[in-house]
Amino acid sequence: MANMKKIAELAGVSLGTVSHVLNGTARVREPLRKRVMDAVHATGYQPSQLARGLRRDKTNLLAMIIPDILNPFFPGVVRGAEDVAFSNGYRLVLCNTDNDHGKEIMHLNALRTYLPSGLIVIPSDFSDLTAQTESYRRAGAAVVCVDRIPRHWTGDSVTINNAEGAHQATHYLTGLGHRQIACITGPLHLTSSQDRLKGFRRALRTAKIETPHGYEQESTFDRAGGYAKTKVLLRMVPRPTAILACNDLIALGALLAIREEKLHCPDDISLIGFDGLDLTETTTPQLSSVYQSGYQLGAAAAQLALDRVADSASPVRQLVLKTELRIRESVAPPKNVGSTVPLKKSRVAAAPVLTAQ
Amino acid sequence: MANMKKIAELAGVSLGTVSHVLNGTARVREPLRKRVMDAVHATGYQPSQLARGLRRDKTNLLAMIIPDILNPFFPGVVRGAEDVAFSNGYRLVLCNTDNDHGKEIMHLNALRTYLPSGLIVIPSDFSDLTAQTESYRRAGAAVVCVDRIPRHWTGDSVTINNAEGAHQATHYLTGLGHRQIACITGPLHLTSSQDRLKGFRRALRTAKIETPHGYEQESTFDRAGGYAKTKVLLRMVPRPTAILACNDLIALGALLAIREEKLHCPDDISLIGFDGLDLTETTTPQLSSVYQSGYQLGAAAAQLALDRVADSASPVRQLVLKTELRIRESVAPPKNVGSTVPLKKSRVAAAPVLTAQ
DNA sequence: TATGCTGTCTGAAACGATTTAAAGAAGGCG
DNA sequence: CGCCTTCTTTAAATCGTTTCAGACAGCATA
Repeated sequence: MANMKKIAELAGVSLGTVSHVLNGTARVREPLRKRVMDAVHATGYQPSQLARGLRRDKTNLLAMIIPDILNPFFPGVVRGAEDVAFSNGYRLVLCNTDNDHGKEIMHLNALRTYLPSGLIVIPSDFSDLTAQTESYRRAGAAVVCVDRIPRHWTGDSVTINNAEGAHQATHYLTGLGHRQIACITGPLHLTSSQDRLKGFRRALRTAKIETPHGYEQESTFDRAGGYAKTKVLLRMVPRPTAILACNDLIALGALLAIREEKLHCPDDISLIGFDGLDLTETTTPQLSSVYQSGYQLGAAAAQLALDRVADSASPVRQLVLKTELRIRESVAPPKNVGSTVPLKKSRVAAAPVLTAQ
Repeated sequence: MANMKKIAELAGVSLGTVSHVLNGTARVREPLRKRVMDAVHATGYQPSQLARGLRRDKTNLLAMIIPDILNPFFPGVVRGAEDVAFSNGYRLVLCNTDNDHGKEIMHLNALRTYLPSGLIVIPSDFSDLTAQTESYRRAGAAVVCVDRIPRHWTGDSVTINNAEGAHQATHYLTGLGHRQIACITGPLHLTSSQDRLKGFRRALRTAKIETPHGYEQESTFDRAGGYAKTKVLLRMVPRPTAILACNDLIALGALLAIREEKLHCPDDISLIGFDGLDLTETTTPQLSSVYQSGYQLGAAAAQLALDRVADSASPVRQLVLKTELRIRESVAPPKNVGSTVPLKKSRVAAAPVLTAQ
């Protein structure tokens, strides 16, 4: 490949001048500038990002660390980040941790040696991100935490309003007349899971509902967990008339379990998921869900990172995105309830998509 | 961060010696070696990948270019590639093209300046990969083409046996007694689409079935396309009793259209998709599909790339992975057919998962 | 005691850019 | 015309590695 030296020769100028033309770091008179640009175009020259990065102490790479791209929630996040990165001339180095803290550390260590401008992380379980990314901040790289916030994190972050989302969904269920509402949470060491649970509880408190012991089940964020915990719930007395599943995969597992127990959703039991993945539209019945935009999450994170690169002194930003309750076929008023139950009709009236304020 | 110079000072040796210890490029006597390693451990030193890459003319990065990570088939491919890359000390730079040839070229140009060791590409529509990646090969980077092969591609590649997969599925349908079988193909400028169509036709020829004009519909690889083309098919006379959808998203759209027309799958019409995505398990009815492992595709591609890095002279390898017909609820024998129809029983006997030979 | 041979280790030159200090040119003014 | 100022341009240092030619030590051989 052509290098700067060749461009300099071709244009009959010094290396420095070529650099100045390319980066606009100094005034260069038009005739010279043109000669340089001509040489650049003639050769198709592109500066080595490695050499540039080495000299500048930072590259146009953004490192992105996520749990697992196979989890259908994350592709959106990645795509959002990639789009923002790309349109600013950055590229994304993608790493999966499988929620394994050790793997996360390996990635963190290795990636730093590529001198990325920024680091976008969805922390793994038990991640001490503050300590682990210390060296990044020392090296002047922007670090943005996404989706889940580890304890004591004080840097830039983007999350969604988990508590509000869960509250909305639960409130909707109580509004339909449900009094026996169970919740299958994600792993409770994650802030996102905790917050969803908090929102759930708050909505029940408001509706003056006492939750039977065992109506809150902690699960992993996958179908298998949702399936297993739903089996448990369905055996309880009294059986819940509605379940809030803290993500869509859990809801999917719940649907399976419900079907397997020869129960019917939503007639016997209502179900609301969380995330609003595409798959919620193709199940039978279609799953209601608290929608959040993974794409927005990723895009905002990348933007925060780039902003921080541009101005390392600006105040910390902790973005909280809105959720949106999307009611589809998987919810209905409970059967066999007193006169306080909203009629089918009133439910439909109340059903339009709601947005967190 | 600590650099090699500091390590050299700490260990009381020259820069060269440190490098030799780290890379095993020359014999170093034990006491010196130990002093170097001690210094490395004491400081937590890690070599700069940028400096190393600049000097070696190649980094431990693999560039990966795919159409769109939001398409549920691709996360598997990416994850497969990342796993193989990671376990060999490489990282993945991920780029989405949206099947836009211009975007593909931009990525190709930009990525080269990071001197990746390899390039894994799922070519965009109308990609002239051979020409576009010429500079990579000149720079000694391995280029592996995945999933779709552009015309005239002669380098390493990994694909699946598309024709065989489509043939299996179609053959299965004819075996059930279907004579009116339609096919919704992907965009026919893609080799993968063409091959699937070929497999479909071959199976019909074998069964001596004449396809009515219009039974082959070209679509985009998404739900909307599948929906629209199915609407067209369902209005045809005679109406097909089975549809082979050339990917699962198309099949999903088909399912929607079938339901909307108040028809029932599989009683009125059988449906087989292609890819075997997770979502085929959660539809109602569960979708039958020609399964292919995206993960294997990606993993094999990364392995091919790394092998090629290790030995640039070895013969070209064009891997073709097997598909596997996974019959679920969306297929049944046609109604109202003569005595040649296999009984329900015999279908079950024929139903176990088949593997392409 | 030279000489040659191994086997280790070192020093310096790359790699391809950016950046800074200083040189050089151009123009203004007395 | 000479001096000063303001713009342009250049040369050289630098980033952190790898690598290659050569230095050096130790030992065996003649």
